[in-house]
Amino acid sequence: MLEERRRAVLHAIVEGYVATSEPVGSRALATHHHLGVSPATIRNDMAALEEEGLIAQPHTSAGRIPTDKGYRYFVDHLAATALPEPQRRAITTFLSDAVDLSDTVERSVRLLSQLTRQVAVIQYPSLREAKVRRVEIVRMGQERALVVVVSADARVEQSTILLGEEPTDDAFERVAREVNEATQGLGPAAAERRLAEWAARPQQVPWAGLLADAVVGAARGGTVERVVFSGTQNLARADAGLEQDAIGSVLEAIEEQVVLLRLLHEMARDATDVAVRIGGETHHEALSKTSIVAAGYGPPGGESSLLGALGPTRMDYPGTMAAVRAVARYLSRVVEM
Amino acid sequence: MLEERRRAVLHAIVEGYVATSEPVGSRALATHHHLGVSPATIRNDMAALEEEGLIAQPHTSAGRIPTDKGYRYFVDHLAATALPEPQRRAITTFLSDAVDLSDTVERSVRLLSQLTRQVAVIQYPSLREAKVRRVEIVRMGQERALVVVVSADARVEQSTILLGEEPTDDAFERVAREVNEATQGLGPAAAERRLAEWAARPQQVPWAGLLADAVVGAARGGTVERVVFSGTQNLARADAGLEQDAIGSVLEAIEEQVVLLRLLHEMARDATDVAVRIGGETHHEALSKTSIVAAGYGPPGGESSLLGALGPTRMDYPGTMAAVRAVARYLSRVVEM
DNA sequence: CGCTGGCACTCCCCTGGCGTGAGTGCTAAT
DNA sequence: ATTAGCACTCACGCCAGGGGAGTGCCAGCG
Repeated sequence: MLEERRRAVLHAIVEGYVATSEPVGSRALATHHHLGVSPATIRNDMAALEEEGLIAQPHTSAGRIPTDKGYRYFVDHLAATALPEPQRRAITTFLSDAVDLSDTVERSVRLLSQLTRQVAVIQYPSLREAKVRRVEIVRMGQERALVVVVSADARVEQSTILLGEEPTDDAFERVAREVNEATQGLGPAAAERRLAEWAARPQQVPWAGLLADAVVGAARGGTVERVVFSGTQNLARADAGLEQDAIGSVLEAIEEQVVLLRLLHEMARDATDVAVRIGGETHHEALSKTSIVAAGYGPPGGESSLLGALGPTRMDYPGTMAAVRAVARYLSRVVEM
Repeated sequence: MLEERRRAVLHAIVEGYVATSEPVGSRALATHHHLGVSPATIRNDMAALEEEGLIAQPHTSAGRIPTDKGYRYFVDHLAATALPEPQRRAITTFLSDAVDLSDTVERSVRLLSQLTRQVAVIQYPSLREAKVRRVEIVRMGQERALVVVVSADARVEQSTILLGEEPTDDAFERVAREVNEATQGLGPAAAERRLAEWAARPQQVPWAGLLADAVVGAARGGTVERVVFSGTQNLARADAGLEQDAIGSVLEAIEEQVVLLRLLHEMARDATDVAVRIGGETHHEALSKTSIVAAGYGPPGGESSLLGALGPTRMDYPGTMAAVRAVARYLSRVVEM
């Protein structure tokens, strides 16, 4: 009973602070959130909550604001809210006429940033194994070649290899023909075996190994972890409440995709459904004033790509989580073609 | 003589303001920039410059700052400065070990943002006509097909077409074979003729036209105008002197790539060498507090891709222009392989 | 025992007044 | 044409004071 009300108080403080971005006081809570108790009672609860480190006051005579820990408690005790119907519909209508993968991702990231009014980030679907359909090898400059692998599931992977010699046109063409013959229709494992044999032939070109790696790598799903962003301007919105230098370091962290990607991976690993990192939980100085809501997406059971929203700790968690979840679900359905 | 000194005064005001971000007064100019005249004289010149709208004072008892028009005059009367040797060397060393086009562009944009300490933007090289090397057509879902065109100059273009029917596998394969036979080794113009004939054959599949367009379009150079950014965090640097909401609208304008691209194109069109737009000259509300320094790059004579730096009007124009020019030159040399 | 009303206290924030200093425009002298 | 001098303006920093929001605590009440 008592625990119950304290939780309600915390809940109300979070919601109030998120809505107004001002510390919320006991009177405001009592009148507005009809908890049925007087300000004095709430003050007692507040003292207890502060004791536990869930809320804090910026200065002695101000209301309370949630701490990172407070947000954490709030988020953990949140019943999953559904995305409002109109927004739900927006997702399908807006995304359904995407023409291809990159268009889908592009639209999704834009949509997600609009729904959440935060920075949205989506990692391109990490690619599954697929059979090799065709390998093109194109000469580039003196000692380089472009390897293009088209896979049976309609992906195109390209990579560049350094030849280390200047092969004759004939040799070049022979290699291209042989590689195609050796791999056509094979999955990565089989292709790897065949190419290993092929590369080991006597008087083989010295770059056969590199070429084999490139082809097998492409069949395995490529290595690039491309990430796209949208909505960075939301960081600078006045009601985001971020200092100017905080904005700068967040932008920097975002451009440094590696950091963010690792973080997203971590989050997706130890969470089902939607994962949330709040403020200091990101373990990055630059992101200590921001929270991240992330989810994996991909074919059911094999969610291996990531998407998320990033914004100030003072964000609308239920709403953001609902939006992230909804977009992740939609993408999961759509991406498996 | 008089004109001469006034110009020097303007020059000094611009440099002073850019360096300190504070309005610069007559005394500071007299002592620091050894113009050999007294503050009073400088005040007279300042009054004249203000009369002409080249400088302004933020309030009655403050020093002067350049107006957009003042910066414009400054830039127009600038001898092209060379990039300092160390930075010059940085370009070659840093960019020379890029492995392929996208790596080169990626490195370039990052480097440019570091050299200028501004937001750097590079448009992917706009692609030249090339011969068709190979066309792959891959089925995707029921009524879609992925068309991949590998061109002789080592590009890979992909696009998706809507079939509007469900062709049999046989028909599909026949089409793929025929298209390859019809276009192999041909440039866009020839390929277009051959494909037109081919598409007009009796009992041709209904999507032959679309397919032909896709192939010819790819040979023509593709349609995508991809743009990459780096250094957005520079907008939020304290010494950039941009208001928070200005940062927001600039970020928005950047994400809205269309606007920026059109602007860059305009700039490149009516300028040789490096082009500069200052503040209001961008004709965009969101960019009214920022300047853009841009240059075209590409094979000599056919500079058709763009790169540039974007920052607050109070920027180091000579330095930025030198960096943009240098990177553009480097890319022009490198990209034509 | 938990809740409530009352009350004193703290401290932010706004306002207004004041002195200071930087920088100017003007005028008269060189 | 340039310069020295001088009066003037005005942002800025500082300080004090009042108002107000919000708190913590205490005593009383159901």
